[in-house]
Amino acid sequence: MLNKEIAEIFNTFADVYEILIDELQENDKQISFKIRAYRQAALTLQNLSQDLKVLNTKKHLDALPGIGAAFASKIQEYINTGKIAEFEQLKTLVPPGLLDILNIPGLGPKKVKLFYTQLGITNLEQLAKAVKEGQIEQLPRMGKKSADKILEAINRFHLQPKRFLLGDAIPQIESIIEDLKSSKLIDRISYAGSARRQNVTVGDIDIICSTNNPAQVIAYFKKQPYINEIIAEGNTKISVYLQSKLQMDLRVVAPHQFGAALQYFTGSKAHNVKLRTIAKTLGYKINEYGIFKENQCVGGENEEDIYKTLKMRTPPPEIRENTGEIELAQTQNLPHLINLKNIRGDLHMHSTYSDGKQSIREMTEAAQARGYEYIAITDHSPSLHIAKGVSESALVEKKAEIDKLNNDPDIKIKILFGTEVDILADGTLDYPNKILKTFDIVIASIHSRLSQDNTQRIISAMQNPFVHIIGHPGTRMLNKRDQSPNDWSKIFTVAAQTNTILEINASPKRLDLDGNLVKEAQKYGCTFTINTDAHNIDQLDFMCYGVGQARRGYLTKADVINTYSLKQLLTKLKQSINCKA
DNA sequence: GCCGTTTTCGGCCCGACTGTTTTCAGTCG
Ligand SMILES: Nc1nc2c(ncn2[C@H]2C[C@H](O)[C@@H](COP(=O)(O)OP(=O)(O)OP(=O)(O)O)O2)c(=O)[nH]1
Ligand SMILES: [Mg+2]
Ligand SMILES: [Mg+2]
Ligand SMILES: [Zn+2]
Repeated sequence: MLNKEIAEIFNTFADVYEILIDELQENDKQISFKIRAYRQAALTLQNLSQDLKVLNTKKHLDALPGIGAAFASKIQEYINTGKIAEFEQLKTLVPPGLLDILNIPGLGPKKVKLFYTQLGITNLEQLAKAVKEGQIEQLPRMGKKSADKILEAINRFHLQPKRFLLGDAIPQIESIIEDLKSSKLIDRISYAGSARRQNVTVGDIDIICSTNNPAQVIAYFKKQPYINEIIAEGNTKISVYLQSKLQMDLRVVAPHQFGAALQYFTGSKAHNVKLRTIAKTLGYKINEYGIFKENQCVGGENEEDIYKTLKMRTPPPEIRENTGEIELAQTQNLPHLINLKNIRGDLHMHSTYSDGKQSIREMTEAAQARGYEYIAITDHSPSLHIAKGVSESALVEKKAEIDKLNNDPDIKIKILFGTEVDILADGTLDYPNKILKTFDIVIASIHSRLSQDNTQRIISAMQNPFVHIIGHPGTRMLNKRDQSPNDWSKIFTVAAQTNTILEINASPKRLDLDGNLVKEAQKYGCTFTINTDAHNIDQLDFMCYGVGQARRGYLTKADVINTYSLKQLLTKLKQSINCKA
């Protein structure tokens, strides 16, 4: 978590500088670019999958985007001494509570500073009190409306989570898009923002549409029952809170602008800034309405227009994070990413033999209906009592049932006899090897001691001669529990050496490994499988989220074993075992 | 503070909406 700590410090540097901007010696323009540099560096560190500890040299750090000599030495100072002297100094210049106030939507550095210098307000409680007592509305450029909004924003801030799971947002996005289409006012419509990029969590829902009647579209949208409250409304966009508590932005443009608007609204912000900067050096201007040369629009109906004009290929949305994709697009070196249609089977799911809700036959028929060629039924092992792990004797019965189904003429797909065997505290497995070798496929997963460094347990499991796959390697639960502080470089090294396949667990609560770690693991030569870990038939549809993470990790279908034919898959699994024997 | 078909200083994306203003600062996308 070192990376996150330092990222947080850099963000705080930026916040404090922004509050103090008028007091500083440097001129405003210069300092505001410096602030941007701190934020950019923080973003780089946040998304970095390698631990900074292993990058603790000037050379490595300097190579990171947005990190130069000055930031590198600050990072090293923190790694080596546990703090940054300049930061300790800076922190004393503003009361820490001011930074909490900055987190309230609608309040920025200027307002925070105003409340502090005029009324001595240093934390959220004092701010709420000042609003209620009518002091805030007396301040310059403030009024009753602004003051009341602050109180509402504070209440909302305390009540709801900051980010939502992608898997909770996508179904809502799809139903809203269907509703808007049904209005017959829409030309084209798409989701955008972090959801289109398949971020594991989203801060809000972003939808873009084109129409010849923007006013009618906005009027239609705002009176729909799923809307709770309107935050802002204009001629081209409307921001609302949904009944589900999520915030949503709808952007509306003319049909010939749809592509440019989609490009803008998909982001990421860092990607947009980089792209617009490149455009500028080439004599173009990009905004959400098009790409322009000398004020003449030269494209914008389709997203590709923007990139093509700059002599680039169009990068898939999932990798638009300004982490190298623009350079690949410029040199025509974008990878051909895996997609959902490439998936031929699902290798991790549960049945009523353990904690699944449906029988093996039901799971199989559902998988067959989804067009798969094979599945693996991978129930838990005995030590996981709460998940009703399968005893050794029940395994015989389970095997017989699978054999029978595989001979059933109605079942056209191959069912693999599998297990998700628990990795115990000491790194040994919950079935003895003589049992493990009877399975067609063995996933080993950790389900205990989740907050500790589990590198050694995972490595021990990978070295077991019967383990094919490591399931949900980070064991995180999004918004609930961080992933274990593992040494990923060690894990990926051993995974590549032992031919152990790493799972991208597609459950929207996990998404583990996620795109960032996948991208890193790929550099070590690792192979992957994308599995839903379904506990009922509906959850088989989680596959799309796993594919999203694989795409964020730059994977092609060759990197993912459940894009293989059954024959290729079985060969691959055998290789994985032979390598360790 | 970072960065470079500008190799080392001078740039650093571009626009919408609100509230309070009488011309725009502040915040957010
Ligand atoms: N050019 C430009 N585009 C921006 C800027 N801020 C946001 N955007 C674009 C790119 C974003 O992906 C898109 C939607 O903005 P959001 O604030 O909703 O961000 P995003 O969806 O990426 O992440 P989120 O999960 O909502 O926090 O708008 C900006 O400062 N400049
Ligand atoms: Mg968003
Ligand atoms: Mg948004
Ligand atoms: Zn499972």
